[in-house]
Amino acid sequence: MNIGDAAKASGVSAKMIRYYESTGLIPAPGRTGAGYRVYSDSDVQMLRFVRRSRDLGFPVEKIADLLALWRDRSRHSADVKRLAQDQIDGLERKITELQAMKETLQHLADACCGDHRPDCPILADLGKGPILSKVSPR
Amino acid sequence: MNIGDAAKASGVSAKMIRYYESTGLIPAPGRTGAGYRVYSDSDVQMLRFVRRSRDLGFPVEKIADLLALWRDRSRHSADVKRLAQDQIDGLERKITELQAMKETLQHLADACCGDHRPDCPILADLGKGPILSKVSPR
DNA sequence: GTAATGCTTCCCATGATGGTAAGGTCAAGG
DNA sequence: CCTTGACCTTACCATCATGGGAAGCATTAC
Repeated sequence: MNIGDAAKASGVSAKMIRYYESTGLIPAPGRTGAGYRVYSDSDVQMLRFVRRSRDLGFPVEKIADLLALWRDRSRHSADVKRLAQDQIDGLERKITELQAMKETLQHLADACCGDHRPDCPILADLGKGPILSKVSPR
Repeated sequence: MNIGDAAKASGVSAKMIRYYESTGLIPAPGRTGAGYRVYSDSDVQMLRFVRRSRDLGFPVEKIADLLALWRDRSRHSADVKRLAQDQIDGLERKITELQAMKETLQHLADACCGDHRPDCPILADLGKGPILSKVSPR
């Protein structure tokens, strides 16, 4: 099957398939005499694996580790679980960070009457801060 | 004050100050005879504004809008509030997305015993798909 | 007067993705 | 047999915000 079909079947764009190949995430497939990449069903399966991993937010670098474990029949599930837990922790950190941003902004927005007048606690907050007359005077 | 001092005082790196200038987000400051950029206290205040906005997750493009409103004494606070609300909505969308990833992954991790054995529902899920239907399901 | 910072510009890299352009290949239909 | 259109190839360029580094001046400290 050609790259276009593999893309449709896996949900990974042809562009990204070539990119993953170029970075070594996935092995280079066979080629036809004319140079067309040829993919097998198991190649497509691997691409789906990559796609699902991306959907769960794994960076490509980690997916290389996941793929290695996937192919290793003597893997320890503990290793997989650790990768997953690291990812969960990373997601949690990001969520907490975004939540803090959102709450700060929500507070400011709640305090802004939002009418035709120029007075705005949002801008007041963003613009506040010591107008440092001297940090390191020259 | 030179760019290094402005960077320290505002929390924006010298590198980023030059970048913001090059993209037109902030105006080009005056220069000394030797070509050094010279910043005033109000320039630093503006940089702090940018920094705070970035900390709240605003993309630089939106910060240009915020800065314009900040400088416009006849602004309508409703316009500021709308920008803030858009940002809140965007953050909320991202949070929801990350939360969904995290929950899916947590579910899979919970089902993984995480020991020395190779059997792993995480990999099983990532690798599943129509192609695998030929393989004997566990 | 010399050494150590600090400033300048310019280029490169990131991560994952999309876009485009120039050219080769293949299959279907007249 | 030839055209047409869909598909493939490689090779760049762009994103978004940020950091790193080099080469060359300027300023400051001692």
